[in-house]
Amino acid sequence: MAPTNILLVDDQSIILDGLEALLAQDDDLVVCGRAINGRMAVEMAKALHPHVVLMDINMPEMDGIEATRAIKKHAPTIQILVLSMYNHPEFTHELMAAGACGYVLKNTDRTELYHAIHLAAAGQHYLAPAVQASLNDSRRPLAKVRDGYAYAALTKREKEVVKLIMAELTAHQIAEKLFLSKDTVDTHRKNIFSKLDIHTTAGIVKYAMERGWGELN
Amino acid sequence: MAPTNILLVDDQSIILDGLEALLAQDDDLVVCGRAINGRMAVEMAKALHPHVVLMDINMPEMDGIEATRAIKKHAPTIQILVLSMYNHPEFTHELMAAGACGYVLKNTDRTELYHAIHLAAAGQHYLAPAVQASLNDSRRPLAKVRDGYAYAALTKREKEVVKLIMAELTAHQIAEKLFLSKDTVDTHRKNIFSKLDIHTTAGIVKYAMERGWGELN
DNA sequence: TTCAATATACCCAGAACTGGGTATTTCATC
DNA sequence: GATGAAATACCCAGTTCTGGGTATATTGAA
Repeated sequence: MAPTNILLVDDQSIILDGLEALLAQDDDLVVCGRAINGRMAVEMAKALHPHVVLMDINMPEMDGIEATRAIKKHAPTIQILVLSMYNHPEFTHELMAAGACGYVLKNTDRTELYHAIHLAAAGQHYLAPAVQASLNDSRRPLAKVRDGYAYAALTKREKEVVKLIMAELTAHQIAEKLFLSKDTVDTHRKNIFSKLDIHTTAGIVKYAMERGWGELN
Repeated sequence: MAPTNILLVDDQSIILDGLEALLAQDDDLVVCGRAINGRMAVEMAKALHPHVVLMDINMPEMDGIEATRAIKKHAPTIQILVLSMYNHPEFTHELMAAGACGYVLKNTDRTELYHAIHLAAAGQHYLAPAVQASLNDSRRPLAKVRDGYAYAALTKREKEVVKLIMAELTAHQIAEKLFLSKDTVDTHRKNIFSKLDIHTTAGIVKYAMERGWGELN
């Protein structure tokens, strides 16, 4: 049988090195490319057409959720398996809607990863047991689905505001920085709350940090 | 020459698997143990007496900084090399004060990691170039040094408050949960601000997320 | 060329946070 | 037993956030 070509996506290159060494131990798997952010992942997926993309969520420069959407839009046959440290029902929900075929946690062992990759290559779905469990536990409606995918799609402007909130600026300071009225910044903040179904600054920062918006972007 | 025994510490076991596969490619290095949080790292360091501990910072159940302090206290000859995704001068400063012998970033390549481990085994110090650079760039006084080590040592109660702030509770709700007066919670919050030299909720949440306090603890 | 989404801006009011103090009790340690 | 850190609690005042509205101009896509 022909080996499975895999594109690795993670912003930490030592992780890429580790995964590559790990996957090299399975003869059916070949790493055909590595990307260090979402934007690069989309480009490389188009160019290389791998069978499977092993995708991290937490990345600057376009996170894994956006990248999944973009890749699936241009090449629906590429299977995307998500490898993330966070087990949040919102992530799972949003990623499945974006077209990912599986979700594995980083605190899993190697055998489960091999298993999930092989299923992905065969076009089958796989959710880690813990992921499945928290999905079932979440009683509350998770998302206000719009179009094909779930809520979280913040607009460009809203993301800018999020980043400045994380930089510890007040609404007034953000307004000055973006040449806006303080009221407009407040409106953006309220829309962010509403979209993400959170109600405090702490929630916004957690949301952003979990998606890797902590550094640049 | 006898091989170097290494204890790997990271809360994500797929990372441990990857690092182990990576280090196996260097004949001089032997992974003698794996720990998935700070507490376990301290115990295993005492039991195994590795030459080098390769330590992540971001972990629940005692973060890497505290674990470094604890290991160095009980076994000063064990060399501790930190492998972190964040390049913050405060981390570097605090870790060096805690007795770590080096600091490598996760977005480095494998050769630098090998190099740093060998230096660590020889008892020499190593800072990644980027780490060194941001250390130099930081003009502001970084830490209010007390005792041997830098500022950040929050007390037990203060950490509890931080976690509840991250859970999106208000001061009032935190007070109820901990059976305290709202004023006491405010006092704790002010002391946290002062110790960490930050001034907003966003800053607290970022601080905590970067140390891996996001999940349990 | 519509139509919906985005971005902009304003009003109001109550809740919560932020920063400046002071003070007492408890507890471990020297 | 003295000392200092930790934890508790209070005062005050100003700022900021949070939640409830409404409204208009711009933009991009169907």
